[in-house]
Amino acid sequence: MVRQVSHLRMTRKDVGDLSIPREIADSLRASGGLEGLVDRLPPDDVIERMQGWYQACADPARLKILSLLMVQPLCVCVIKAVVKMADSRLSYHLTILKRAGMIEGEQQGYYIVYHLTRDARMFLDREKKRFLTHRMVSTKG
Amino acid sequence: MVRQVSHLRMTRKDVGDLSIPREIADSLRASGGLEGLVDRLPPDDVIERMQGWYQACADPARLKILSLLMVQPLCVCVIKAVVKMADSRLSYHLTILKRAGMIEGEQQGYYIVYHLTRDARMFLDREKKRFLTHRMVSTKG
DNA sequence: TGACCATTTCAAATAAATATAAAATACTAT
DNA sequence: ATAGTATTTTATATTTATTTGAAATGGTCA
Repeated sequence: MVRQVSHLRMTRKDVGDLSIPREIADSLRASGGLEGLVDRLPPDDVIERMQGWYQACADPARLKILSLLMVQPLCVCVIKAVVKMADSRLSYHLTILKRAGMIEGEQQGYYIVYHLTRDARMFLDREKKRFLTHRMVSTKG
Repeated sequence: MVRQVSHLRMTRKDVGDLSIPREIADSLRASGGLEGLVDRLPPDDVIERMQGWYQACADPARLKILSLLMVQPLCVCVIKAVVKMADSRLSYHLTILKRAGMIEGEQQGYYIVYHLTRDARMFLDREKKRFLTHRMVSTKG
């Protein structure tokens, strides 16, 4: 007989020096306890790589640049004509995308022509679907 | 470093008031010209949504929290025990993930138990594969 | 009720990212 | 060489994100 209606009494359990809700303690045991959790954390270098990638994507100007390069490789001047920002600002964002391994540029005469890397293209293809088809929750407090 | 494309004459073409490399001008025509590019830019609200999502992922502490919640729902105190940070700092990061729509929390007695949203789980499942199997380029200047 | 526990909120300090303008570099054409 | 165009670099100002510690909130239990 389960008392679920009124005061669903919270039982607790000790895990190491920590007292946590019983439900969680139980399922945690199946995951190898606290140590199990610690072990499953991605190593620092992976975390770092992920962070760098997402950070590169976390700016409206850069997202616009990336979505232009989804269409085709473009020289800086065309990107500039579309996104309408100062040279040095554009260059700053291109540098960040370059460092993150999302774009590469080649000098062609007067111009530098940028294109997406393979990794970035694969990522963006999937993300495009996700954000254009599947309406995600909007941000709220 | 000697550049070898040196005397491959760069021809240019005028597109609107802009002079750009011929190669790009040509393929750009197939994409609808400059206006075509502009039209293909995702609308501002989509860009904003993307930015918010990636920004939420762009922090090592938050990536750790997310990867813990991949294992199972957890109360704040367990997360804290694993990632070892001050209460208020942890709470700050949880709030950001909440606002981004990546996690949700439910009060359970003393505790608040957080779990991933469906969107976050789908995203992270794919991303996990991407970062753990497919060795991506590392960041460099 | 009051003591207690887990978590959040707030305000102030610090750190990091971005914008801006001026100067520098890289390339081409004459 | 010189001049001209495209792009990057640098230094500095500005904005935004993060950390910190103290105080507040929301829940439980005796």
